[in-house]
Amino acid sequence: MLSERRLEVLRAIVQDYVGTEEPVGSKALTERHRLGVSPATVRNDMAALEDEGFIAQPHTSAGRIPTDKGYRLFVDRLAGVKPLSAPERRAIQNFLDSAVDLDDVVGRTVRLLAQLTRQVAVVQYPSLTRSTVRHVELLPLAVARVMLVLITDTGRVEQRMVDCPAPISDDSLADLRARLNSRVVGRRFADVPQLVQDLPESFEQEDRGTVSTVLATLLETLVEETEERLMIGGTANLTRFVHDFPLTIRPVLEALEEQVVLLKLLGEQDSGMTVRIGHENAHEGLNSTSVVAVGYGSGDEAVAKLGVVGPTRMDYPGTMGAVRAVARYVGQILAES
Amino acid sequence: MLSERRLEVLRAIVQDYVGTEEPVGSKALTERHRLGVSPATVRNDMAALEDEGFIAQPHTSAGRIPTDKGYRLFVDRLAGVKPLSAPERRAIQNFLDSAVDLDDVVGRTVRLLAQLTRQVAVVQYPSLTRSTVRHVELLPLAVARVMLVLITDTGRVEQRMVDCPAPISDDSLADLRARLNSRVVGRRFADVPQLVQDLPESFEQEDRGTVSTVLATLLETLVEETEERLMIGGTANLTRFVHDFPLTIRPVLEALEEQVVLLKLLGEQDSGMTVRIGHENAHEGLNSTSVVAVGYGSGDEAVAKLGVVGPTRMDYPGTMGAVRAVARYVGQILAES
DNA sequence: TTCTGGCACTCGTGACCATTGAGTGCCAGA
DNA sequence: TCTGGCACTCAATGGTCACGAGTGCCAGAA
Repeated sequence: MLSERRLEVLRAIVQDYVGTEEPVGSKALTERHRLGVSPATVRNDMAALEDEGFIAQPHTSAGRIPTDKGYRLFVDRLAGVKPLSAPERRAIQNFLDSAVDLDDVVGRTVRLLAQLTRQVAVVQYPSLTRSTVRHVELLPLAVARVMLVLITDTGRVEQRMVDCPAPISDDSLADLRARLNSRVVGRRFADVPQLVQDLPESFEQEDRGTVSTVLATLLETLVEETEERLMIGGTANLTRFVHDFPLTIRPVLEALEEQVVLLKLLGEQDSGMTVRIGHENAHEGLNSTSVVAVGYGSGDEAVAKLGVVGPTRMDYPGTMGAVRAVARYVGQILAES
Repeated sequence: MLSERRLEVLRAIVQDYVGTEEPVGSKALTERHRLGVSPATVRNDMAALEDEGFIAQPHTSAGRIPTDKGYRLFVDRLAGVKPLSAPERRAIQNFLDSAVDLDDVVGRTVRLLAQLTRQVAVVQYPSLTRSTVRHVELLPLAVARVMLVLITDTGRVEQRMVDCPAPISDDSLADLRARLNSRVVGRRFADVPQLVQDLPESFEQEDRGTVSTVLATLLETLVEETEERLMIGGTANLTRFVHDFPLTIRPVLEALEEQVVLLKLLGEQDSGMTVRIGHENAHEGLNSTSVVAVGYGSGDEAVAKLGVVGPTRMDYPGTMGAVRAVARYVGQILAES
């Protein structure tokens, strides 16, 4: 088992390494921290920590750096979440409060997170799975062409073209719209299919095909749009580490461009704050990065995730604090609108 | 004046440098190209080209590399636009044809351009300035709250909340919607203001305030949404040059994150194909990059721009060919839908 | 049992230096 | 006007060497 002091040594190593970006040796450690023991003792502790796999040497006769396992221990047992300062909190609130629509909220959140953590920020759009329908609109565009517009309670709007199998009168369409809305408005996406199931039957024979087509498109839209979109920002921050590993920046950028990868990355985690360190990330390109993510939402339920991607050598307490605070404020904003 | 052969030498230098990424010397030039003269002659020509400012040496006793001015001459007088191969063209068409909506078209275009040119791709969303209104929808959300939905002929949908000064009946709202649509559908954005100017007067006194508010919001949306959005992709390609100038990648990434900068970048150029080389770009961060952009649109008129950002040392003929081809196909897709 | 000081050892880093070779400018002659 | 020759420059390469931060180990003190 690791003694209290050895944990203290690990904490000191992580802190120093995060600060200086250089392997840290026993002597430097005793100078910068009040461990109350000599370098030689620290060396023994370091050897033990290395045996356990918490730290490693890049090469003989260099200082130690934390391993993924070391960071994991640090995050789990040694580090707290550093709360933001009052001015920072005020700044966040002000900045987010001036957002005008959903796109703007997400855009501002991304910029905010990137700036606050000086890392790459990823914000998922509020998910539609738990959303409800606010309104469905049907617009006749041409003789057998209808535009379907779906508006959700999170303020999102989705539209689809529908090519009808037969022409439909404006009256019938208005009728369909009215009945459709009376059934689905305020309902959750998941409930919509059975709610509209018997709708075609109540229409004239000639219109049934069209009604079915429209409904099919609606259901399709509900399903498709459940796969969430996201926004990323702050990629320029990656260049801060380019001198460390100019080689690893490429796969990271590539991974960040693959929305699928990012969605999986965020989706894997439960809605509480989670930290994935280095190789804990399934995607190979992100093996030298850590991901700090947390769910956010307008009510009790988390509707989406947001987080940051940075080097494993990051300021975990600060990053976690920023991520948590931003998630909280975004939730508030969404609840208000 | 520059003799024919000297231009030939410049062309050879540009081509070799783009290929090898290394300064090119007189001997290597005569070996790789059939110039029909000796290295010594080429050296004289190079000295002349250097005097004119078309090429430069990174340091004494190294080969020459083209300057911005040299690339400019190359693009203007020496290089054609390299057409894509038939398979490439087919691939483009197939890929773009499977797009399902506007977002998808733009997204696919970005990926396509990035992959084709192996550079950073920027695609502006079709502009609304020349767009026409396809439909305006008004949805009662609460007693004095209306959602305004604007649908354009380019397939874009914009929505806005309107807080009304006074409650309005559903009937009046339907009436407004009908009259509004009968006036503006099919009209250009720019024409809308005068078309709706006298609408409030035709309503009951109690509803006029609300009608005015709704109209004001509509006009606002038309104006606001004229400022275009854009999508970028292929930033991972920047890392291909990281060994050349690890220092310059940062400002480029930063510039790419500033939508305003990019919009200005594309906007500055006329709708034909334009190439901005190095310092010709107004934005400082892009001084070591070149931008190849072209307008695209569904009809005769260009409705937006697309292009790529890459190092000044890029394959101009190939890039220009790819950009032009993609713009053409995107235009077709937009015209169809 | 645990900590400490001392000591020999490792090895990356940076300075210094010589060598190499690609590339240049210039000039005399074809 | 072009060509071959020649001397010169200088970045890059690679080897040697001293330095020093850092380590592991061990004997002795607490």
